[in-house]
Amino acid sequence: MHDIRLIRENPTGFDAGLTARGLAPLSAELLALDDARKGAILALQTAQESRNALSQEIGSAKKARDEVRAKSLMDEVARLKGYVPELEDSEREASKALADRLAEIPNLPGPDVPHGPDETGNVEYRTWGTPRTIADAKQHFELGEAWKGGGGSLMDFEAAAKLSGSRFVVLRGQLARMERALGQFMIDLHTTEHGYTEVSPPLMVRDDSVYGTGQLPKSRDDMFRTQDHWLIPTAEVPLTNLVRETILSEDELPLRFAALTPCFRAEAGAAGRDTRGMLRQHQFTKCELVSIVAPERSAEEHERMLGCAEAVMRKLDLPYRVMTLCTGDMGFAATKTWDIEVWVPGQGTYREISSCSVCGDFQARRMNARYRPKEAKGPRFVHTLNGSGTAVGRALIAVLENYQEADGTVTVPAVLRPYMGGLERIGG
RNA sequence: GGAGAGGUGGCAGAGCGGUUGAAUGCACCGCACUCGAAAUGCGGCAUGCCUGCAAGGGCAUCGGGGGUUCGAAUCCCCCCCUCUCCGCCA
Repeated sequence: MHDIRLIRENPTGFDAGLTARGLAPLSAELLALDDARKGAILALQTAQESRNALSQEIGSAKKARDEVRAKSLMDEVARLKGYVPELEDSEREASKALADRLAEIPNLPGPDVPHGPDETGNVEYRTWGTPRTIADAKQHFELGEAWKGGGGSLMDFEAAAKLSGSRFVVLRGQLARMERALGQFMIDLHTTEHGYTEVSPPLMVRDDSVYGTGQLPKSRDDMFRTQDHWLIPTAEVPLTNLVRETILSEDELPLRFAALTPCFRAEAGAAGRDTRGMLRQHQFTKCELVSIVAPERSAEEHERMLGCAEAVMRKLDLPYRVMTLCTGDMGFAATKTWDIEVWVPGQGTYREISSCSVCGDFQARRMNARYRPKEAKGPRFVHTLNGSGTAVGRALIAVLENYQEADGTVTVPAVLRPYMGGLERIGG
């Protein structure tokens, strides 16, 4: 959510930010809405002021037993009140019009974000590791579907389709275990070595929460809905909303939360994309990181968070590159985003496995999440950051494809073996 | 799901429908006393918005939303949440 006062102070800067995102300038429209709102407020408050004053006089008149005067005052107020409801309505409408419009405008890109129309404009930030040369590299589903056990393939899309339709998968046996091992490994790493507090949050949340992080109102169609809850599209939602409507003290910051949860996405706009395999699913597991920090610390926290996510890749010894997302490819709430893309030999390309974003005070405004600075007059908005550390389903893909052997088996990465009872190889 | 109790400022906790944005206590911040501290005394201390160059003025907010009334923290309705008991149940 943007601060209309900042837009008023610097409308051209605001419009420039929107343009960078590929959007039309909006400051003129927003300021007009704000003017209308202010006018409505002024009219309403003026009427309320006289109403209140008269009402008070009625009180003293009654106290003085001056019924005649009280009666005449009451008549006067009655006349005045005739048009107060209209003024209330127009104030409400004017305020809502502005708020609704603001609610669907994305965050502005930070100053150091490269400009570009879409993912082709992303800029490599750094790379790590060297992609292995694997002759006739297979894709993860070719490997997984070939392995049998427990009444079907260890990676079974047919069974999943029977149960739930497309974009679901059933994992069996060693693959199910490896998925669990990956998740355990990640959450343990972040909580024991990176200072994150493990959180087990609700997976179903209310409108307010999903509005707070910015999925509502624009991305309704990307989420699944139960009777009166949303299934979380990412644990960013519950973790970040933990501080909604709160005023933290400065020495509570930074707050760092990590959660290993399923995520649910409708993938409404992705029909036909990545339909093969388990790259893009309606349900997947992800280890999410969220930081709540003081504004002046958010840039360094962003670097730190990226490093925490990278540590997962390094310990798994998976080659990756970090991309700085350009203005046209960033998510709604982000002011700057780094994606980690892992090398996927079966496809011979890099695929996103993590996304680390700073949101500035954009989400904090929506959530009304503040802190009280030590040397301060009033509370200020916190800054929020979120990052995947990392997507477990995609990590499984990466492990399978990077660790595949010529005989169709897969070596278990050393860091996962303790989580898999010492198992060194699967699929054999 | 059923019955009951309740949601007031950072916390605790008052509040006959009339000048209550809200007593009181604690916490916090100034000042005084003190060599210093404690104790004590005095003063200050909610948020958002509108308006104004400013000083200031105004509006709203006592879980949220409606309503009654000239006037609502106080009365009525709906919703949310918490607690207790019952039922059901991992």
